[in-house]
Amino acid sequence: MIDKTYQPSQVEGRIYQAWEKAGAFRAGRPERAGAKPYSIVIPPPNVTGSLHMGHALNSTLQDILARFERMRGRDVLWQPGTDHAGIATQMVVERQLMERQQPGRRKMGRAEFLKRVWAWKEESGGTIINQLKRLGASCDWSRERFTMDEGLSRAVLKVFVDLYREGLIYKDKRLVNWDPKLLTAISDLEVVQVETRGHLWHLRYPLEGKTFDPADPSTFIVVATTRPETMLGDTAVAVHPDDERYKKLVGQNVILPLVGRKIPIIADDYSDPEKGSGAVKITPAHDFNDFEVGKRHNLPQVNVLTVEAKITFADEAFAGQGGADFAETKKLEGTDRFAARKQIVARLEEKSLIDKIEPHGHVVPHGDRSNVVIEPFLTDQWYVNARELAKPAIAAVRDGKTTFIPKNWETTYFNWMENIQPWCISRQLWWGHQIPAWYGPDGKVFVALTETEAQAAAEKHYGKATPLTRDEDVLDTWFSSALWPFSTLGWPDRTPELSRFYPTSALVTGFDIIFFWVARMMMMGLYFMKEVPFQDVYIHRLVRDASGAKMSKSKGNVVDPLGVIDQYGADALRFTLARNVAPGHDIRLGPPDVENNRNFATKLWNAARFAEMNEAASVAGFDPKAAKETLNRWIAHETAKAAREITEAIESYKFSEAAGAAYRFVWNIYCDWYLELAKPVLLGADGAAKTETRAMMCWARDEILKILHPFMPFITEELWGVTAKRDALLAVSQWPKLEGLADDKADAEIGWVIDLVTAIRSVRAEMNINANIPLVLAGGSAASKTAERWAEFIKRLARVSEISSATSAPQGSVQLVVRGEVAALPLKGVIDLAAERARLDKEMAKADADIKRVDAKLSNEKFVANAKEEIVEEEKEKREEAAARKAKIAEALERLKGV
RNA sequence: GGGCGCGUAGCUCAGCGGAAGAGCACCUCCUUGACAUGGAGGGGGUCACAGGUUCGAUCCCUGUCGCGCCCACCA
Repeated sequence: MIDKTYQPSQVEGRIYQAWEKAGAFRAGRPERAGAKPYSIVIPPPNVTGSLHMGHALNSTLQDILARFERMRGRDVLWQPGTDHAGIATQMVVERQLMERQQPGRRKMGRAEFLKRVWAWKEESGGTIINQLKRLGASCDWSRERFTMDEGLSRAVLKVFVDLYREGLIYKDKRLVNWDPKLLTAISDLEVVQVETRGHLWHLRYPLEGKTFDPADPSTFIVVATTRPETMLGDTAVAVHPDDERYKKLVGQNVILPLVGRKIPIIADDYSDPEKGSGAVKITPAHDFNDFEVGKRHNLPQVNVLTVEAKITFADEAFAGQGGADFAETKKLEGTDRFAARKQIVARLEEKSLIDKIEPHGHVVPHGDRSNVVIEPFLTDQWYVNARELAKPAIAAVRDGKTTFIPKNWETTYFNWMENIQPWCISRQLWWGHQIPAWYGPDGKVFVALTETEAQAAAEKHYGKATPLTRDEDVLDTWFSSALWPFSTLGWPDRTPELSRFYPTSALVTGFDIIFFWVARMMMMGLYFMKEVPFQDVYIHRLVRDASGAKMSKSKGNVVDPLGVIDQYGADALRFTLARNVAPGHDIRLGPPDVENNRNFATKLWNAARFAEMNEAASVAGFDPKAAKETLNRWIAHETAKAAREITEAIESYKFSEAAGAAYRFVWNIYCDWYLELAKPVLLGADGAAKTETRAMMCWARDEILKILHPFMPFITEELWGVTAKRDALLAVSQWPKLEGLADDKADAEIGWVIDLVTAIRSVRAEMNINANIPLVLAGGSAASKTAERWAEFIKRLARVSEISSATSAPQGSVQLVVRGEVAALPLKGVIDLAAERARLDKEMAKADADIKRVDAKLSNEKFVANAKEEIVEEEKEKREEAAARKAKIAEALERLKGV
């Protein structure tokens, strides 16, 4: 017995357990040994995170693909796992320590802190996995991996060591994006540019050998800056070589105010005469462009900031610096950069060294995690030669070995890859993969898989056993994620899984991590596996709230997928996401959408109940091709059509088309027409027809459960189980392969019935007729024969009292033209003749318009000459149809006159 | 500055060379024995604007106006 209502919360858990118990999601099931493999790796969520709508969308789409291909018989691996998320996780644990007023990480030390992080990972690591299960994700959980588990860590070390040995990883001292709050370097991608309204300070730098006079511009040069505090580290002033204003100053020196250092005026193309004053201060240690200028001109790099972005004078450039001015300046030691900015500006102002201050809008780099202003900072870091690794990654996409869907993301990919910069991979954090590099007493570096190997190398190098210290830094989280498609399959070991499931079939991910993740997987996959990591990359966008706003904790508009699942069921959420996903667009998610799809689930449930109440049950071995009843042949035809449509849509990643087609088929074809038309049969006396209809009803229902299963796995599995004794779970049953069911005759006949019923209903509603009314088929004997066959159906669905035929429509009746036949409703006295005439006039006008439009085309010689033959043929048919229709309407109007 | 995309029914969006579509909302009717989380019917759009290509343009091209997003840029 099917329950009266479907209650997702009471079903979903049980169903998921059944899948797991049956091992339905396991890759490499023996019976599929000969099957083609299909694999997807999940974008690993943060291990200590929880499921948000983005995950829900991402996972739903992957699950649709995984379940679809599984049902199509492929050996499916949906590889799950989680990411250690270096900075994010470390920040969470540090915040916890603070909240609990426990000692900070530095105080407790690395080992103890890491113990805490692992404890937190153990505690919360299962959350998101369970949440993915609640969504219905059919991952092979037996293969779950974690980026810091033993195997993956081994892969990370090997990749680092191999790339180092090939010269593709190297250590370099250059400017990095330094986060003064998190006290670590970060990569370019982790920097966000924030529009800021600031100021442009124009500073006067006195020329050497002249007495500074604020009233005499020949005694100084003006430089403009947005960061006055960096002036302490200036080592030159640059002007454009062609700038006539400054040409004669090149080669002279200025005396750096507040410091007293003598610095040269140099000529460099970098200086833009249009910007600021045309002369620019050069601070190689604190600006990326200046760093390059400094290298070209061999300028010293004077650092004036500590790692915490406080002023420091530790740089040797300040060592010999004397003078009262500098003595005063030295008091800034330890002052925060922004406080120092104010003080420096005030002092310059006192000395008339500020030329002017302009308001200035510009973008300022911020750390994406810390949200503080990033400082370009001169440090030793590890880099990956991304330019080199990008080459094959670019070629692979160009050659179509990997395809993006939608295709235009490839442009974005190329743009970035072709301008890729060295990837800074070292982080001054503790949570992550510690870099396998050891240093000798003289700073000599030994990179090796293990400390023992490093020791051995050191001994060889120094000629004796030498103590080494390990590099303290860890690797960027994305370094390990970049290996995900092969590290999860057991690499560097040559596992059977690796050869079977790599390259993976599809990757489904958000556009926001194309650079962070997709590009880097391409680089690493191609380098280490010599093959692309995935064939297709399906890129989706954001899930927004109902009003189109980005969901964010601070705005408080975050819709929790678990809450939606609790309220409406996982299927409703999944179906909503699938129906609304459109390539190139964000999704708006509002409660009405989810409700609508919950209603759809209810509809499906009740359709199944209907069959059960009519004693219909699946018939083993039932062959839809053998059906005799037109109605049944029709629904078989429609089912095959829908299945084909849905199959093709999923194959081409058109999720919303697939879901939409399923929705329309189930609701508007199967429920609205087939079940309604079946009612008279089920209540009738024809035993054979009844038997066949019952069987067909359940056959079609079973096909429906299959085609809906990738989208709505829970309710379909539940109905599958509850409607019949089955050999296997729906999740591992066979996807419909329906051939030989097309039936144009049945299609035409049922189409006529549907049109007739619809036309009658329309008239009834328009004319407000509640009572059952008679129907007269006029003219065509074919029509009356068809009507005779379908009399009961028409009577029931259109609420017709009796059906008769006549040579022409009775006087004063409403006359409908249905596919060229006239159907009359003798309603003399009931209807308003004027209204009926008006209705017919309107129809007539439409027919005339149709004819006119087609005639315009057909009488156009160029159209007939240029248009495709079948188009011209179509137009001619339209012409005929419209003309015939017009004639019938004209007759109808004529008959009306006689009343 | 470079790139990508979007402007179609009140709202959210499909369609993207041959007669304008869906869901929601709205209006009317219906407690008919699967379902009121339902059924039936209906109103509503010069497909942003201006040119062009074409026998034919919502769909292709160019421009304009709006609106997003990504990358680069701390003078």
